[in-house]
Amino acid sequence: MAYWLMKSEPDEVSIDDLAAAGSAPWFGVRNYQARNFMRDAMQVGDQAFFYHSSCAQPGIAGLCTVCAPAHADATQFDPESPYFDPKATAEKPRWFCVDVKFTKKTRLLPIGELRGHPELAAMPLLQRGNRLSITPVAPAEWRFIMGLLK
DNA sequence: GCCAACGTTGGC
DNA sequence: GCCAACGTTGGC
Repeated sequence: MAYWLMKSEPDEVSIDDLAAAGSAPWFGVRNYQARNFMRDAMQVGDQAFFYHSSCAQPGIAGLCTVCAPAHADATQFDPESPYFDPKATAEKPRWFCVDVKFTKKTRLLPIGELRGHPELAAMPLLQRGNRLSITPVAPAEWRFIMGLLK
């Protein structure tokens, strides 16, 4: 069982949207490193922080759980989608996503507060210039953040 | 809206 | 396969 942090723009999919849907594919990832995490490393039962990015209050907004292993991201085949990829085919999909299910909503834990704790200084999220939308979370970091959310 | 940082593209 | 140019991310 592993831990992750997954970024979503709440204008597109917020923690409330996931709560309403129950579960959803993590579509739209178009970065190879993040794709590889989903395709090669994430397993059903893994837990993740649901992070709101590119918004007024960036931070951890809730928890979710991986509920389906990686499969082809349907949006890559849809010419109407902003995530359409003309180089992807059904035989050779380029982009994959897991499904996640809603676990719980938490208080909004702002990135600024995360930065204030030396225990979390190694998190990829907090590194300068970080842009990866899916990153692993060390068990000790997970426990520490869960403590902050109590 | 700014801008630093980074990934991708494409000419050579 | 190098690398400059370009596009995107994302906090501020």
